[in-house]
Amino acid sequence: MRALPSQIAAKLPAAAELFAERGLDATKIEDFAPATGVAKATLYYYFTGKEEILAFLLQDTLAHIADEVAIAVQQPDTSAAQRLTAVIRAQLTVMSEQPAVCRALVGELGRAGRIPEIAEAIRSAYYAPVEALLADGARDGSLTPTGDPVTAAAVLVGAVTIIGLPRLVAGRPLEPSAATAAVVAVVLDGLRPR
Amino acid sequence: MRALPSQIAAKLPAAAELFAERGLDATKIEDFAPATGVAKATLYYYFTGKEEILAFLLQDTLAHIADEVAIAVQQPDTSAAQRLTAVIRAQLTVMSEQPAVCRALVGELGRAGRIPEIAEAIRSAYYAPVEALLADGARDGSLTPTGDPVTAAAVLVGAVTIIGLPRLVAGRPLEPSAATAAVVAVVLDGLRPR
Amino acid sequence: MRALPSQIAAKLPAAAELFAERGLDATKIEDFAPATGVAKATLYYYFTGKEEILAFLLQDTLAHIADEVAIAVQQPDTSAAQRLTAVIRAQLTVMSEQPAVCRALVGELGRAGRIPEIAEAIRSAYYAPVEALLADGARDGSLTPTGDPVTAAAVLVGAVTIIGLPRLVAGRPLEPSAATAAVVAVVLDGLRPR
Amino acid sequence: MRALPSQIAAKLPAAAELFAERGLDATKIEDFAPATGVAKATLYYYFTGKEEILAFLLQDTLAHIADEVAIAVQQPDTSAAQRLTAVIRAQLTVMSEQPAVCRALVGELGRAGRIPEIAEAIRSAYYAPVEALLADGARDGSLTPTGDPVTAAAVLVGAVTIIGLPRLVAGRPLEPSAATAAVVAVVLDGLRPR
DNA sequence: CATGAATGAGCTTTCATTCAT
DNA sequence: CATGAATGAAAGCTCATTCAT
Repeated sequence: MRALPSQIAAKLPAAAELFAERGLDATKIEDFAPATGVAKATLYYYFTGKEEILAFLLQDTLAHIADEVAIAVQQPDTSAAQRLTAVIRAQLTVMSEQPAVCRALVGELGRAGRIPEIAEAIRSAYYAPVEALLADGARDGSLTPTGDPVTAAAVLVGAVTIIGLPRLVAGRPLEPSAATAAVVAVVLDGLRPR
Repeated sequence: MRALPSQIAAKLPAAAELFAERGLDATKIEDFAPATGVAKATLYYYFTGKEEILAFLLQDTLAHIADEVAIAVQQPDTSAAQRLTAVIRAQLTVMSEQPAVCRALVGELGRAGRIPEIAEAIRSAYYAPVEALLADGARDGSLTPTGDPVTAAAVLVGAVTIIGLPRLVAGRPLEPSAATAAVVAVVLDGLRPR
Repeated sequence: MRALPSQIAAKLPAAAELFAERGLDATKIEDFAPATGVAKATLYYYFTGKEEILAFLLQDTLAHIADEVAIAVQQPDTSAAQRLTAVIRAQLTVMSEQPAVCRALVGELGRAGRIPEIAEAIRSAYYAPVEALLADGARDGSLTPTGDPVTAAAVLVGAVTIIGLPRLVAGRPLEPSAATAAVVAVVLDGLRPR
Repeated sequence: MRALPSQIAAKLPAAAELFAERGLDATKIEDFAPATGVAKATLYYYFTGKEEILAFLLQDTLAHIADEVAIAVQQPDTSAAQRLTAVIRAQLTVMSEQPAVCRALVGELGRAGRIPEIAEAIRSAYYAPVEALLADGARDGSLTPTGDPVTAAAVLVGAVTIIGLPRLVAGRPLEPSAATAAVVAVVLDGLRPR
């Protein structure tokens, strides 16, 4: 993949809608030209193929999520529980800003998992920070120690990603604050009355 | 779709592995013949195309999950919280029994959502029973009332489905009891210490 | 081709409509079952394939035309010119009775010409009797001798067959008497005023 | 259909021979590549499918006929009868120059009639000018008025087209002057002695 | 650097055809 | 004799990809 001029990079997110709507394989590169205003052969000049374009879009958004999450994690003088809430909010906020890319991500989870770079980016944006916070929380007492932190992290990631999906699919805008509250209500406080 | 003779239906799950491994589009119908022992043209005699085969497999397993979940929901003399645990266990148990189909399901979530029958089957197997139980729990006091039961249900569904994924992908057998315990620990008790 | 039971033979003309409408190649043998009430495999029991069914239908109608034409030719004590008129009437009469088969015939002229039996039947029903009458007419003085009777016969055949076509296609019933009059007016009397 | 580069258009008539010999359906697009020197996929780049290629060839030749016919019709200071002869000669002349296309046209009359553009082109090249001349002739007295000019025109068209066929099929070159004389002898002077 | 034109490679799909019952 | 079920074989068509300009 060649260095991508910013004016082309800026046009690509328009293609995310196509991926999200039809899936990668049902989207012909030929459809990109009209959708993005970049000629088919030009895309081939910069990318190896369709999958690399999807990877670029996903990686872009996943990196963005990872960045926001990193900021949330670094809040000083806060409990792990508070930072976990901030992390979830950060994830849901970026997802609400990039609905098409996120629908594409969830819709192509299988393929995404088969692309090492994307799999790694998913870890960095979702699994790793949560796992780290669960450990922190156990240490500072703000979170219950879990026997299996990997699984617990997966529970949270699943909650966050799937939450995004139906709303995004429905076309209803994902409202980050409300969604964060709903997720936190379940995973932090639990459904069993205290 | 013609009525499917059982001896052919019985051979199809062998194809689930292909779907799970490579994704639907990367799986050539031509690969089905060797994998299932059913001639390519015979598959076309019974199905409209690849996607209908995937749909058949998913629907089969989703119906199975829905059945087991229905049984779990009907346990008499139990609190909604207990039944919710039973539902999660039922879901994870069937998923552990049909790993390939479930990987295919999650890997092709986008496409699955675009097939109305499958979308409906997902609702029946996952969303609907959980939503009903959340309402029951609010009534019998065994579960905290949530402002947004739809979202809360999505959190649980996400937790359950994503939990299944990495383990299944990893090839490590999903152990239903342990997984159920891990999910329940988070969603019922919450991560915040009581 | 096996001896064809009459109750099956009677059902076949229903297929002529299909051939006429779509052409032979665009007509799937599978479409015959619903259209004729004869099962696909049963057709294969009696015929070698699609083309043989078309050939059977064409030959049936062409033989019928040839028969009627033979009767017209044999009228005693009439001039060749009169018999020529009778021949044209006979051809157009049968064509008006079997519109679908005739549309199929004209529509598949290319293929029909490539099937020796049909090519021969076309000669017997159309070319041969006209050529013979032209010779007779030159002899009895009722028709102008032509330098090239083969071509003259072709002119007549073309006139008769193409006349049938647009009317049949149009769905308007071909009225044999009027059509005969129109053809005769041209080919016997000529368009140049006498 | 994309604008067709002339160097490709020039190669297509080579395919007419295939159509004429075997018929459209029996001609595999795969056979075009060797026959025309244009790659299969390139044909699909410019055409929707086989039928559109046939349509292009037919339309090309039909337009040519229509042009020549238009010239024949415009001869000043001539009777309608003379111009009718010129029209017939023009039609037969072009047919003799494009034998393969014409055999394909007659062989695929059914299909041609089902393609609106071709049906219209046939009208322009054959029916319309003849109908107009018949009316002119009735006016200037050079042709007998006919009760049904549409049918009379069909008689002429049938005569001209079918005349071309057996000779072209036979491979014997169609000699336009002789053929014109034969047709004119019948349709203008009539077979009945004057 | 950008792209319209051209094409190789291959998959889906279709159907004619067979055969066990 | 009649036929529903099953399939081999083939071809249309698509699309990702390349390259000359």
